[in-house]
Amino acid sequence: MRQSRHLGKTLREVPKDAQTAAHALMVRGGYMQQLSAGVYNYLPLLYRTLNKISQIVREEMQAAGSEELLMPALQPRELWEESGRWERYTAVDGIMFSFKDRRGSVSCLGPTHEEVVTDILRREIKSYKDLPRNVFQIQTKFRDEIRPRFGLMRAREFIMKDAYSFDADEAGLEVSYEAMRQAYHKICQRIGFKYRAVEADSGAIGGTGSQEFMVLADTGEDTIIYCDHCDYAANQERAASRLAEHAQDAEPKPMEAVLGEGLIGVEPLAKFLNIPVWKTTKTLVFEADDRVVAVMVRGDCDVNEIKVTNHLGCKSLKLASAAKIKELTGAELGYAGPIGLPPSVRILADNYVNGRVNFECGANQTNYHNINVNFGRDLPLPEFGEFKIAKAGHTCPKCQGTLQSAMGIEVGHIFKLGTKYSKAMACVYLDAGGKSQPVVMGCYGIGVSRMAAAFVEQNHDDKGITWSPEIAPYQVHLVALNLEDETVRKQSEQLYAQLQQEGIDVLYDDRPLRAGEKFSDADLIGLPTRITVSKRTLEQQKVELKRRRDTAAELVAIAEAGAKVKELLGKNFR
RNA sequence: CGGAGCGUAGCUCAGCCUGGCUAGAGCACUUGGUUUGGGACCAAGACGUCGCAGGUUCAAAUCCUGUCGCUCCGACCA
Repeated sequence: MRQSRHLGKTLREVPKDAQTAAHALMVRGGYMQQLSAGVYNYLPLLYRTLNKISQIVREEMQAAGSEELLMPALQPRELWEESGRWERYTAVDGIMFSFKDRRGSVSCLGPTHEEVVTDILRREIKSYKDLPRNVFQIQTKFRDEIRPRFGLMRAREFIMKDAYSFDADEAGLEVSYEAMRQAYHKICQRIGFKYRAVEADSGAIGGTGSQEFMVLADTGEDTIIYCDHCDYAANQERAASRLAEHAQDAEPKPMEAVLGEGLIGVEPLAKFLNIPVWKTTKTLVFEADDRVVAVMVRGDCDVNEIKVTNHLGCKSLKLASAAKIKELTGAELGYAGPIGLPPSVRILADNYVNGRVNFECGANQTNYHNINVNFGRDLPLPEFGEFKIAKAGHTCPKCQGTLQSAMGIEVGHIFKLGTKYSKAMACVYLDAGGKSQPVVMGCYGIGVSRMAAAFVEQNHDDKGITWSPEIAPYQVHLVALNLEDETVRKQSEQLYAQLQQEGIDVLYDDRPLRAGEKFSDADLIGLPTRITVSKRTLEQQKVELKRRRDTAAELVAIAEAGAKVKELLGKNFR
């Protein structure tokens, strides 16, 4: 492509609404423009990259036995009611766009396609002989994000690849899931991500097991917990951990309520009471759907709301308001405890709350804290479970290693759905014994547009983007200087044609600008290699070849330029 | 959902508090000239319903009300 005809000018100024490096660079480089909050125009450069990512995804999905199709973005309400997700997606979480058409029927713009694909397959599948099936699509999805941010990272309209597998039984699902998992690793590797696959919570989609593919970046919105010793890695939402055990008092002491005025927070409280922080207890009061739940964790821990939500099986979970807490406990915020709560309040406690002798907890009376509390004597045993947030420094749940944390961008997510949708929507088949069985499903998503943003986040320097050849919009930036010189122009044009003939994607900067501007634009756009043609290089019958990620350049003969480029792109580029 | 901020040229912003005459700067753009391997210089020029609507006033970019749009912060404290 000739840059003189290229749509997508570079900007010198950083757009004011760009919060991350990737967002700023993609806007400055002429890759995208914002149309409205969380909605973007994908300009030619970005569209090329999106297509390259899509193509890699497509190839690996097909190699893994998945078949491509395309489903509608516009979906009828009825299907979502059938699966039971309509209310949650529209009213409870409100993340789905929905509207009434002129005939009065209600439609939505799909954030995902489990319902539609299940509907397709239930018409298709009659017998175990019709299984397994695996289909995917690359399509625009919609999410009514309350707060879109970071450009393509959290947009309201975005491009996604989603695949769905259909098997006769769990064993079949395992095979399908594993094939997809391998395909996802290949995709991440081909694109050139520094990433990590982690155990994940399956959230609103539902199901029994899932993994996320996380691109490591400080601007990521997810926290990853991983072991420094074994291969354990999980999203913090899901991660388990073990805590160091402490020596306990030999004898229980009498419980007493201690006046500790204005002591909010466990650190000052522990100091005031002269006890270690691990002896304190945080009791958080939540409203779970229409019930009230108190959750206890050790003072040096925090509550993992996802774990609590999953344990309760509730639709929504939120911290109770100060007023509600006062009504329930009789105390101001900060003094809630498990003793003396109304019987309607269900009490959960993290496993590590147990096993302590003479611990502290709130007294349900403003400014008072109970000390020397002991289960069994002062209160009945609550419902125990894993309810704390795993953090760096905790012990690995699988080995003796220490957990670490890192920030990540979720670019892929694979789920074992099981029979949640097939049962709800009667997607069934007859097995060999003539018995009706629900199909066992899996679903597998990749954020294509988010991958582009994540890649830039992970691959840039102070001058611009540093694409890998796999997904760069073009492979070579052919920069012609001194275009007023007839020889330079002629040679550049020839080289442009020659490179294209050799099958290389070329962006040809044929604009009559000064060298500085052209080099700066080239660095900003960030194509993996740059060829400079100028009077100076042509004096030696050569052109200059440089990799974007290197500082050094070399002079190569014009005829060999294409071969040299291929050589550079081909090996150890990263 | 709660809190905050912004909206003036294509972009980044000044002007607003303390109302006043043709509304400004830098970058980008057009023309001419000089320059020409890391965002040059000189000269001349084009570009605005000051988000929108209403109000106050002799007078509104500026004050008030409403509205739309965009952005940020918080969603974690017992």
